[in-house]
Amino acid sequence: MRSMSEPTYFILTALLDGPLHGYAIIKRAEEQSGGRVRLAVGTLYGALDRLAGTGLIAVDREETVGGRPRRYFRITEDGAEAVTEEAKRMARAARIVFGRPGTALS
Amino acid sequence: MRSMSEPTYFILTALLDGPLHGYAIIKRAEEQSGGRVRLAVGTLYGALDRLAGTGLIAVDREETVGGRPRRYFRITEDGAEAVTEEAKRMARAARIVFGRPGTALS
DNA sequence: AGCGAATACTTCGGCGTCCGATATATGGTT
DNA sequence: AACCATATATCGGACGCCGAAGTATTCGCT
Repeated sequence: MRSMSEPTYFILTALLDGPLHGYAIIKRAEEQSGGRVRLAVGTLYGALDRLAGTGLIAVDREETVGGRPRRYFRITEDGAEAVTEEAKRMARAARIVFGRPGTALS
Repeated sequence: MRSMSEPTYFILTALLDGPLHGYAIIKRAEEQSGGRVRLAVGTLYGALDRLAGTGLIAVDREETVGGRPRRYFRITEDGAEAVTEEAKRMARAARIVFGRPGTALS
């Protein structure tokens, strides 16, 4: 598995506490990142299709609110494993910088 | 600054211990990542130009070995700052999955 | 009642980055 | 002689991100 982009990672972490619909994922990702990550809608809905296609998330249920569809997604076991692996990968990568005396500069 | 891709991040960390030429960066990135990151040449030389263009790295010196040029790159202050910020970003992101700050991670 | 903002999803085109393939060249090993 | 490692350059395809435009409803404020 390749490393995950920031948008992809935050879509998955947003779903760790339970199913959400698309727009709610945007809000949750912004919350969880301290305002840093603002998913563009084009990114979100594209990524949702892709992640559902690869089985990392799945459609939980579909509601109709005010005549319009609202799709709730949940993270799958594969998705939870993938996001955990990604978190480990990032923690390891961060240690390359933090686990050293100084840089070549200075 | 947007989040950095894995190749970009490992190119910068490879240079933290001192200047290296292109091919040596590939080897160093593979070392530092425990064999995970294998930079494709197309990725490397493209990224090198890009990073030099944005000032995160700079050409340290150029040698001629066996009639062919060998360019050594060094990380700049901006680059060192960027890679440190990126490491922090990743550590923070990992904490969303692993919980509290200061958690020991394998 | 009127209006803007927030909610909510879809689709499109452009752009940046990654990456494998290809080319070129030398030196060491089998 | 064949092959692999070293070393750099470039190209085209693919993938993912993102802003924009479109559509539609509900909520709060004036």
